Amino acid sequence: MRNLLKDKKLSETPFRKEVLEVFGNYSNAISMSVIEKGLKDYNRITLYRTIKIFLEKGLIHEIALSGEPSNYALCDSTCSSELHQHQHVHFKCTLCETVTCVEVAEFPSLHLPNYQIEQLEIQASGICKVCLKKE
Amino acid sequence: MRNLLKDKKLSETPFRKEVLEVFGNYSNAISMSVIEKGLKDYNRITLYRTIKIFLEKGLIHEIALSGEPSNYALCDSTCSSELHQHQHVHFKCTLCETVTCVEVAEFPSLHLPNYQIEQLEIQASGICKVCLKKE
DNA sequence: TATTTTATTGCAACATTGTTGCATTTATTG
DNA sequence: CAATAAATGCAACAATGTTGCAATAAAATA
Ligand SMILES: [Mn+2]
Ligand SMILES: [Mn+2]
Ligand SMILES: [Zn+2]
Ligand SMILES: [Zn+2]
Repeated sequence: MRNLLKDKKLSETPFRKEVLEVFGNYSNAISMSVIEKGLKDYNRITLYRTIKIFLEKGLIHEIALSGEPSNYALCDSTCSSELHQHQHVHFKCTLCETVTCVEVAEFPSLHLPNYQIEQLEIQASGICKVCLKKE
Repeated sequence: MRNLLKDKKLSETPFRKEVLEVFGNYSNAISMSVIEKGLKDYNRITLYRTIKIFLEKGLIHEIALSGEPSNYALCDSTCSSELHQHQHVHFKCTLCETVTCVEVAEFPSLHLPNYQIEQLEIQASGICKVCLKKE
């Protein structure tokens, strides 16, 4: 297993490791409140600063949602301070409410006349594979 | 010109009209702070409630952005309390920072194995047509 | 149009979320 | 292990969002 903190040149502190563990406990993206519940004990300010620096250094990425708090998920190794490059779709299930990063065979492309597109972000919603099976 | 308030069965108040006027003054999506600057005088709480009910009734839609406040834009007439249905792309310019709703000839489609997609939301970023011309 | 009914507004008070300066503690470097 | 650099926790604050309730304004009714 990769050492995310060392890779991104961040000091290894017990708290940062614990936050990363929380992310590791989920296969989906998680909100701030889920992170908080997953921590034994925490200082609110330190947590904010931790999330902020994880975002900046490309350890995690933010998934902004309309009408509700953002979710966060681990990036893959290609992300850095310079560029978050994701070729995956963010899927929000309308039943179980989970947000998942879904890898996709061929990422859609788009051409807009008169616009120069540098990045595409796709958010899909509907029913996730877990909920589909339950039906 | 359509009467948005009556159409969506909302009381016509001077304040709501003024907020709609602010939206009308822009061809792009705007943030809460831009709305506030566009109003002569306003009560913070009333403004929140106004935005909230405009969202609920489908007069406006929210564009959630990572790391910065949401933007809002007028919906087209097809939107209602039940369903916001947009076949457009949200474009954020990395130069002028504006967020625009861009109509697109053919909206991309996506298939995810094991997922049932009900809605797609696409956010593109890059250089907008205004900034491209200036270069 | 006058009256009744219903909805909106503004105030006060509060809750949540996010930020900053600074001293203390901890991790990293050599 | 000592020196240095970085992270943490506290206090204080700022910004954002919410709720109950009385006053006011809009809509519906007669
Ligand atoms: Mn993702
Ligand atoms: Mn739009
Ligand atoms: Zn689900
Ligand atoms: Zn631009």
